[in-house]
Amino acid sequence: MPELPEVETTLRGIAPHLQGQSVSNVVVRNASLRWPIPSNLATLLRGHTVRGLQRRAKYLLITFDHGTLILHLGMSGSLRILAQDTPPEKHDHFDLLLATGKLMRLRDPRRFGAVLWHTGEVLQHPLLAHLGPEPLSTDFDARLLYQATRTRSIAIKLALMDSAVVVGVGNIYANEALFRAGIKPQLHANKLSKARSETLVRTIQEVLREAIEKGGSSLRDFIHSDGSSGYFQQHYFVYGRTGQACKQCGTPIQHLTQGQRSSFYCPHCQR
DNA sequence: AATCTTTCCTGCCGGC
DNA sequence: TGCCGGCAGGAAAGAT
Repeated sequence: MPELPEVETTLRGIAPHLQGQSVSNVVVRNASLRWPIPSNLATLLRGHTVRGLQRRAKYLLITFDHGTLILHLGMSGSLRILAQDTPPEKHDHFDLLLATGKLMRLRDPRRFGAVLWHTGEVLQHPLLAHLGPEPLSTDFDARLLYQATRTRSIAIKLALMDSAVVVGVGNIYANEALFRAGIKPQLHANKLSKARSETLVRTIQEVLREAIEKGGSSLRDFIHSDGSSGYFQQHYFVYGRTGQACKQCGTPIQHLTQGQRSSFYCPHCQR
């Protein structure tokens, strides 16, 4: 799925096309995403102007005078800006048509994404209200990570992927950040020292910043907002490298399953 | 045909 | 007993 860097890249890709523009229509071809797309969106949005766009966790927020459109790309979603005469393909479920003659199209083969409408303060929406801090904000620091893990006996990797602790750290970047911090993914979260909290916050921010700089990685489903292929392999230290030599010490990278997800680590470099 | 992918939700558990 | 936080497991759809 698109991780935070891909969502951030998508935001930067669509924002110039939507900011300040008027919606001429909405087309819903298949409303059954994770939750149903509201059936009255066309009526709600026609003639209204996009006032702003932002990202919170992996949610994209498109704000109008009278409410906010909340989008999530799920595991396989992508947004593209296209001409309005572009024929839709099989998994193109949602179009936001603009007075400029362009449209923003949501493609989501696995339909775990979401298109929702919220009136009032968008950050109070139930999906957003209880999220932890943004990983790249100053709110996310060693003190917070240390505090948040004190009562948690789960593995540190699972804690990093818990959106109540910090948002936007998905499977790839959790694995990579733990490698760079020299911390094994199985470490009980409440055993994380203050010193290691410092290191881990730094490596999380490092891997996310690098990925955003590279234009968002890398998952095979990701497509840039202009429609170009987004799949180019990033340089991973551990993710997907089971059995291959650790790039730091040569020890074979190990695989394990945590919370029904794949973890990868170097048993020599990570303790 | 089992596996992989993310996140929310349900239900269980132990502690108080 | 009831509430709470913490946690495991399940579910959604499609590609491979």
